[in-house]
Amino acid sequence: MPAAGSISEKRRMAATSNGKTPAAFQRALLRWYDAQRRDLPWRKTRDPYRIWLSEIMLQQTRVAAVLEHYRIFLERFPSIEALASASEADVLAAWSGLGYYRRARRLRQCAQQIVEQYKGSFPQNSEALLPLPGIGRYTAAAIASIVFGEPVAVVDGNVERVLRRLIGGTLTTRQVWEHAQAFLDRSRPGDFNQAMMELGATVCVPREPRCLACPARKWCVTRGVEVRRAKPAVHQQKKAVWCALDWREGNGGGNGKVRLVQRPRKAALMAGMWELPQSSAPPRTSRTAAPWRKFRHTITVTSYTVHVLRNKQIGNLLLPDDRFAAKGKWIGLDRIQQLPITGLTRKILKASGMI
DNA sequence: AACTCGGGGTC
DNA sequence: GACCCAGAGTT
Repeated sequence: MPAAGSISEKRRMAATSNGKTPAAFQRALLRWYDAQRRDLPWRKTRDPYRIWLSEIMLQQTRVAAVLEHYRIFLERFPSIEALASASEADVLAAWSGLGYYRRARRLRQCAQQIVEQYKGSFPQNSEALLPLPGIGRYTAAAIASIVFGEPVAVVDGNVERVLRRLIGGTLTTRQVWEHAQAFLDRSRPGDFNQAMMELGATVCVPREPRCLACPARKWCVTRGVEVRRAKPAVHQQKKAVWCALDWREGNGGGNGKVRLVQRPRKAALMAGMWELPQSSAPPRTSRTAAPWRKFRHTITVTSYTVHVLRNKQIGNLLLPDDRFAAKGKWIGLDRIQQLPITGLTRKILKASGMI
């Protein structure tokens, strides 16, 4: 029997409280959230379309990266019908720069399904949302709680960290979800869920959590020490790539052109998206001439060194990779915003001042 | 529960 | 380079 005040005793009190919901904790958290929450565009609406879009964009993506895309995307596709009837290329173009492009394809598929099967109105509970493309356990619960007030808890990276610190000990993923549901304030589930995520994003941050500013410190067992399981080490690969930045001046009006190639529509990665002609081996010219610029580009576990060659460095040489040769299309710079381009292409075109 | 997917940051 | 981010889908 552990002594009163010991870790395990506190944990039992804080986490289970004899099966009762910890009302004082809920009050403290919601009071903090009401006063401190960030002013984000998707917190000004309960339109399921807008909430859904924000949740998909925010998957594995930081708030700061989403804000601008969210605004532009809604201008371009103001309703679920507009999104459902758009081409995949148009949707990918609006998504360009956010990464994980599969999300954008599933987003469009999901819109089409909701328009066709549900006459354009979202299913109103998490269970019915779950089968839709791109909607998993987290997103189904987020939409259902925020839009429809369903008392179902979410667990994202933030909530998981908050709960592991709050409760201490080692928890399985399943136990984390169970605790999240037990803590949930059933009268304000959407706000409570967002409050937990907000706490993780702004106070209970991964490194150096701001425990003195935390509304949950009274109930927290570890006081900021995260208990986590070791993740399997993924060894990063290094690769080199050569890109052709082949461009022509416009006739005074600034409407220049750049040569782009489209990735195969059935490619495993970034299918159908446009990019600069590239090769995995250096063309002959680059052995004598330095590239115009070098970039580093990391895609999850592969770190690329990107050598960018310009016009005269490219020439008509026989090059090791087909995609590098004089293929592709000349794309007007004013059209690029409407084209699904890869993140690396966007990065290079930006650095060159073309977009 | 453990992988795969394969973008973009920050520290 | 390590680590993280309002995960989803598959095995």
